[in-house]
Amino acid sequence: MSSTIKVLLAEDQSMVREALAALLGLEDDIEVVAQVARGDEVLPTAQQHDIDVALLDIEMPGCTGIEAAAQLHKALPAVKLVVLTTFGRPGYLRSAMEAGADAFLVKDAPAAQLAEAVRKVLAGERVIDPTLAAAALAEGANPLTDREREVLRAAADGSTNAELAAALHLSQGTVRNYLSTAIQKLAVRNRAEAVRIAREKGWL
Amino acid sequence: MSSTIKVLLAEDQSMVREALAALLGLEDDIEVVAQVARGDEVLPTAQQHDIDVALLDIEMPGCTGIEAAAQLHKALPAVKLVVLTTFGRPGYLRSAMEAGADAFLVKDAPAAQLAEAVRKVLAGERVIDPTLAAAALAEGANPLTDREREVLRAAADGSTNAELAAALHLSQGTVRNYLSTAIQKLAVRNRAEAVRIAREKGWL
DNA sequence: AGACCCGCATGACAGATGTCATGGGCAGAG
DNA sequence: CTCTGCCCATGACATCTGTCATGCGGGTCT
Repeated sequence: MSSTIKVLLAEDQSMVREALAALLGLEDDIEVVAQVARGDEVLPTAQQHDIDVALLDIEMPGCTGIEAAAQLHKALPAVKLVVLTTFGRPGYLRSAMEAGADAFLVKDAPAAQLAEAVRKVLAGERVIDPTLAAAALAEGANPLTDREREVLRAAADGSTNAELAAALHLSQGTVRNYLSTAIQKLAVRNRAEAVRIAREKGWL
Repeated sequence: MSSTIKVLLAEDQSMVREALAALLGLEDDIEVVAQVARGDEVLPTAQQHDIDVALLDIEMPGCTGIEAAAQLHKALPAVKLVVLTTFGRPGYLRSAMEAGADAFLVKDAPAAQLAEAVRKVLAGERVIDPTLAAAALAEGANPLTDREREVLRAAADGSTNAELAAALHLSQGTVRNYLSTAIQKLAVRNRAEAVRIAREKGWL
């Protein structure tokens, strides 16, 4: 708490990452002491930098920002976690909170909220968009089982049942059964819609 | 060329937009004189600001940065156009060039290239990632006809043939024929894959 | 132990989807 | 003017997909 707040910034797109660093650099009390472009570099980098706050994008190669948040929360519980994302998907918010995040920001919020969120989490506050929180609560938890999610995720690229069966070591009939139950749970008509809806909700 | 380069910045996500503005603000010779969050605000805003360069994100509500580029190119041909995008899709590059863009940057390029590109286009140079340019040339032009693209785009959300036929005022058989030819042109097995491939190439 | 949910499977059926042959109308290129 | 390509349509066919009934084994909760 002495002089400046030390921040680790994780975001895969260099231009965005460095731009966010420039933005935070304008604040006198905040200093970006490390930057990474991959989810799986977050924990190792955090361990050798003595940081106060980690700013994590969700969509990253290696592992997602949410998984990185969970790792940090376990290994370095003192570090505050701010999750940043392009998509305001309620399921993401829920997962982020379960992973121990202290703040959840969407990238189309005003830039001023970023520095503000960093200061607030360090003061022990939680920062969550109330509209998104309401949406997350309203739609309930992910209704899909692990297998259903797995099959749906594999089906997302347009694979045929036979390919899915081979890839997942299941019978074709089983693949169709899982997809069928997923389709019913999501109240849609076919796998393509199921994929779309599951994505929108952050359940995929 | 006098004192500073005047830039219009178009990008829908506030946080990213303001961060990019902060980044450009660090350069002594560049000044962001206007910011917009929608494609259809680009031209009107540009007309009342006397700008040198427009920095356009592709994915925006209202209209795409490529459409905005085409409008600017026609109405204010002196303004240099830098197109910025998350996705390095060859088809995007091709469309951007056809719309009169002077530079094409992907967001995972180093941040330093942004200011550099702004200066270069003003000096009359073109800035294009050579790898991407090669890819764009290698894969040729979009093989899909207008109708095929239209049907494929409409099918992307998981709509059924009947819904597509109704929405596009076509018969179901015609919808299936278009999808079938699109599927063959893209050398894939079903509409879902066709959608994915067309998206990846920037042909959708 | 019994009830219950999940994972996995099969078989049968209806409906959706992809392919193919075919043909008419219309525009632009040679 | 003919040729070609695109747009639109139909009908028939094979295959893929989604639904449903049913069953088995394993785990968990009471």
